[in-house]
Amino acid sequence: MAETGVRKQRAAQTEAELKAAAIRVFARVGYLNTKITDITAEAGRATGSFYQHFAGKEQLLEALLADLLAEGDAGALLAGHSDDFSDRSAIRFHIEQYWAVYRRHRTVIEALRQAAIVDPQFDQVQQEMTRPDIVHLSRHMAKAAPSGDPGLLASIFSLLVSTFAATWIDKIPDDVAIETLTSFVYGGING
Amino acid sequence: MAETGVRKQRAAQTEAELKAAAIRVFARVGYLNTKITDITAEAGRATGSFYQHFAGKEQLLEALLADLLAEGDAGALLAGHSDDFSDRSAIRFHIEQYWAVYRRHRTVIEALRQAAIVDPQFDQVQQEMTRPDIVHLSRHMAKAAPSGDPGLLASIFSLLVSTFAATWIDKIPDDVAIETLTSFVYGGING
DNA sequence: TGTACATCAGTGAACGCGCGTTCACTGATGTAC
DNA sequence: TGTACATCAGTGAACGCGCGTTCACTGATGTAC
Repeated sequence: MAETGVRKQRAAQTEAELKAAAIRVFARVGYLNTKITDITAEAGRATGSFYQHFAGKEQLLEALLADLLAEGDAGALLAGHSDDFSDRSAIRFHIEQYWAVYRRHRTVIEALRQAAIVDPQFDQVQQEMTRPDIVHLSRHMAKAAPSGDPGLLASIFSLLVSTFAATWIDKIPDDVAIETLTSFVYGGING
Repeated sequence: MAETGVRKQRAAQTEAELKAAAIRVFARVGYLNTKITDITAEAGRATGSFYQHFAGKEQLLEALLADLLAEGDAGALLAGHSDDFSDRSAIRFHIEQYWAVYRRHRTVIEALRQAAIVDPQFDQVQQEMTRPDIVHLSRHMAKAAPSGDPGLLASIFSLLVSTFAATWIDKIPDDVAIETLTSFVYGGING
């Protein structure tokens, strides 16, 4: 056994570089328009190198999603906070959290969204990643607005915040976005 | 010159059949996953027949969009109605209108959405088709909620209604969807 | 009205491009003794 | 510690599949006279 493990290190290094390059290419042309050779070229590697690390573009995306989940801030959404959506600050808190996650991971989130359009498997993955959030939100809704269907209200919240983020991030200041969303959602829930 | 114009008639017929077949295939597998041969097979025509009518899948989609606009009910969105969004029924009216248009044309609308992801030209088209609506909505917003940015509020309205329709149509009754959306948006605007 | 030729919609096999994937090779690292 | 062999990460040209697009051909419709 090697003292240094130079080989594994080098492999891990290029794998990381391929991932980073992929994210840059995704951001530039979108997941669906990205070719394997775009990624290897961006990373300054040979074409064949890619397949030493990933079986294909799908598995690369899965690896990126695993990284995202490993960071654990998707779970942080659920961290300690007021659980009553008749409380304006509880709503704001959720929106801030989502906004931060989206800002950090938007390229991968958008890549997943694109993959889900074309590939039912990724559609499944996307839904499974969103579900806990929806469940969580539903409970808040049930408290705040017992008249409406909590599931639908949670869906509205989730759809609105994510598409608004996708549309407006980097076009308006974060605090304007968050404040606008908070006001709207607060009003929407608490007629 | 022919009395009957059988040729032109026949050509128009197969063109119409190709369009109809395309919409069915789009609905089944999505625009991006649709191959030319899927369309011709669905229409019961030879492969080469397609190119007698369309230069490619993009031009076919353009033709479908032209048909959609020709029906003119996209413009009907702007037809006579109360123009004040502090009026709940004015909001409901707009949502009903959009819902009806979406129900009628969802396959083509969704096809455009998919095309826009991959092709900047269609992204442009999509934006141009949405813009008048946004402008129109902005004016309503300015009346109802002079404090918020009307453009952002219009964007919220549009994003929310369209993604909600895409997600929930055929899963919940129309009146539940429309009522839920109306309440939420009304509350959102008139804090 | 009839005949000869031109034009056109439709056909489907063949072509060829783009791109994902493979594979024989290289040079470096690891292992055995 | 040194030498001989094995293994591995990386390389990039070559391969081959999928699919868009073409094209020579057919049979029917239109036109000319």
